[in-house]
Amino acid sequence: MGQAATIKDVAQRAGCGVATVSRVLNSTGPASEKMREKVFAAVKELDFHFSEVGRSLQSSTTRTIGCVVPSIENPVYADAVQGAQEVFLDAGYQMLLVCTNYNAEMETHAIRTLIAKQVDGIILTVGDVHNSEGLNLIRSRQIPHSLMYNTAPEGQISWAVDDHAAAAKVADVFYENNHINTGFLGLNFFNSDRSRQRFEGFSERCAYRQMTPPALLEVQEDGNDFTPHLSSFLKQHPKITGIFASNDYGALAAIRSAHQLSIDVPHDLSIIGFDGIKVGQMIEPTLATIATAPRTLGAGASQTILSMINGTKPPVLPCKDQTFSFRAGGSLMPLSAESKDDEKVTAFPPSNDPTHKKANSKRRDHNEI
Amino acid sequence: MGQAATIKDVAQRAGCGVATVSRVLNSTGPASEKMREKVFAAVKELDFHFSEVGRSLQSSTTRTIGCVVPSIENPVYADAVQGAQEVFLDAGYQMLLVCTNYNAEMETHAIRTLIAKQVDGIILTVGDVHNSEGLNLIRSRQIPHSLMYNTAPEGQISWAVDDHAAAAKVADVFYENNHINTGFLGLNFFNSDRSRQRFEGFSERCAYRQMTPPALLEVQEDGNDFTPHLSSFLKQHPKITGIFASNDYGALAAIRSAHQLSIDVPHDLSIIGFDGIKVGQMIEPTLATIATAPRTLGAGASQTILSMINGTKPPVLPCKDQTFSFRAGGSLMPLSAESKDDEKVTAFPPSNDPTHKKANSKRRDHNEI
DNA sequence: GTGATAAATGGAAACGTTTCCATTGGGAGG
DNA sequence: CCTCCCAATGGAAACGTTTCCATTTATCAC
Repeated sequence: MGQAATIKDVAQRAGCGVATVSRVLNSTGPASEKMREKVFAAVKELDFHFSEVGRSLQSSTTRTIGCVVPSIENPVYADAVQGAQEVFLDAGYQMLLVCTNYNAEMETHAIRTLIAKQVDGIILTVGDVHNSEGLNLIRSRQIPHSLMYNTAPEGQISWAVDDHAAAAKVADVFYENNHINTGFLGLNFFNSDRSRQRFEGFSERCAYRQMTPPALLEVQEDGNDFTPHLSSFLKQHPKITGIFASNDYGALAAIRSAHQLSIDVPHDLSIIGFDGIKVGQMIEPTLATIATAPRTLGAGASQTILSMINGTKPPVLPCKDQTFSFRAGGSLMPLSAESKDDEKVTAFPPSNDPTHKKANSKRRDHNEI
Repeated sequence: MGQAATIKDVAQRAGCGVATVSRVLNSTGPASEKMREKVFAAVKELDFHFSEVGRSLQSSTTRTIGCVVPSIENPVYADAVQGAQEVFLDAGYQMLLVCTNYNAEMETHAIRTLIAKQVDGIILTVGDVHNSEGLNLIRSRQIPHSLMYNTAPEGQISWAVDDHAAAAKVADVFYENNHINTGFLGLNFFNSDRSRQRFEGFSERCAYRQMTPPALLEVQEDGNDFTPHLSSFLKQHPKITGIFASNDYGALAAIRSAHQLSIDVPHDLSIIGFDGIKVGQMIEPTLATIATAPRTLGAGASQTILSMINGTKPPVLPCKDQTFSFRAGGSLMPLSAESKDDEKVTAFPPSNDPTHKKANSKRRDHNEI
């Protein structure tokens, strides 16, 4: 059995025209019972299945959706992608996945190809939402699409976390826990507008709180071990007691690097992450972080696209301030209040590991590093 | 600008036939310089791009690869998928991703659709390699494909970890560290032949070592908190000092559940995982595990497929015994030797966290749980 | 100038569908 | 028995390409 059977083969075998076969198989238009039986018999004998390519050409619809994200090695995107995928699969769509590795060129090229393949919609996270060639292409062709994780400019739809507000919340938390000298760990800082938004929101609130302006440590995702960077960073800014990492992976890496530098988290250094990935709660100390709902975002973006395709009522975007929440964790420890005692959020390790009862040890001595 | 321009529009605008346009744009066949210029001008003016659908129909090639995995929420698959995706992208292919959630029905349906879409190849991890309807379809149609993570039956290509041998290695490690009473934590036990293989390999080596046969604890992935299960399991098997989790996620979950039950890892209970996900090394204690190379597997499977498509020499599969390695970690602690002192692998936490110097505390008292 | 040869070009078929439209056939009503 | 109508059916166009093949045009040697 060489090539797969086509509708013509079925027609021949059933002794009818291709039009009839099409009608029978798609239940569109009339057909005698006799014919129906013969067609179904032929289909079974030949193990016929429609060619989606032929169908697509004729219907100019592919039942395929494009999905462009920076990387699924980051569980946040992985979860979002999987959430999206499930919704699409339920609706009879499959998903073309492209990971851009935070590379703008790949992003553009991938989107171009997706358009050429005539995907019925695209869900994407771009590097810079204000300067994305691919996004412009999509918009100019009016292809149903939804952003994911990018803060939407006016008039654009995006299922995103309010990075700015969330980052501000982190500043608040640091402030309430008496961390005045902070650092910001920016991963892929120049290739991710999320990272920059978070820095901005954090900085602004720090200023508002009259905290020291946060020191910025930029790191490329690929360089795996950034222990030396952290070391020199802390030497350069010896007063820092809290670090806000632009994502949980960075936070975990920071914790590990701190360990390697004999800096204890949280006793010597508090760390807050962003994203709320699962493992953050599985480790000890648990990771204080901004919790987000990747699956929800992915699924929401998908439903938005489906509604555009079908012309149905689109799902409502969640309120900006409900796109995230601060999750307390053991990686953040309140500093003894030098001046005021405040009664606000106390971020205490929700763990019962006895080793953590011995809190408040001596502070890190920066000259020893 | 309603519909996208077609090659006909270009031909008309350039004042030539479609054949000429095709020849010019694909640099196949002769064309006068004058014509070439006119065609390129028309292309630019109309912003023409080939329709891949039309091309696919004519060439019966789609430059698309199918990828079927259980879930990318598990970083192992996420990494493998991303590794595969990069190779394919470099070669000019895009990837249709389907996550089956360990569901055989979805698996079959997804594969059927992929075939209908005429993907040029498929890379997949199936639930049960000996009983996969989808895999049979692929094989009978002779579609270029490669398994991933499934131990290959005779004559089939698979980029996989030698689960059996790796699990045996874990048994060895337990034995060498004087853990004689062990348990096996099986995730998705009935939907994953990997999980079963690992149990088998582990059990056999335990028997060979004359250790107590491992007790089996099956857990479904979806049930997030399995603390109660672990609790009753340990009550039922009070002598267990070591648990082998069928994947790292399970191992991390077990560590957390242990914490919640006031069982200290590794002092009261040693845990070894499987997969070697990144975060395993970021946490404290670090996770003892079987390290694997997901990206390598994914990339390898992709290259195998590409070589099938292009008829080039396929990459050589790694030796069975080089598909994994045991990675020591703090979650495994040697038990004081009751009888013999052996000089073999000592799995000691490669961390310098001072809290871990106080090793060898009292053992867990099972009656208190 | 003529014929031969090669280069350039366009028409049309083919890929696998769906769907419009025309044709066929049968049954009912006169 | 003749019409009329409707159900059933098939032919063919269309979707956007590539490619075979035939035709036109230009070039060159004689």
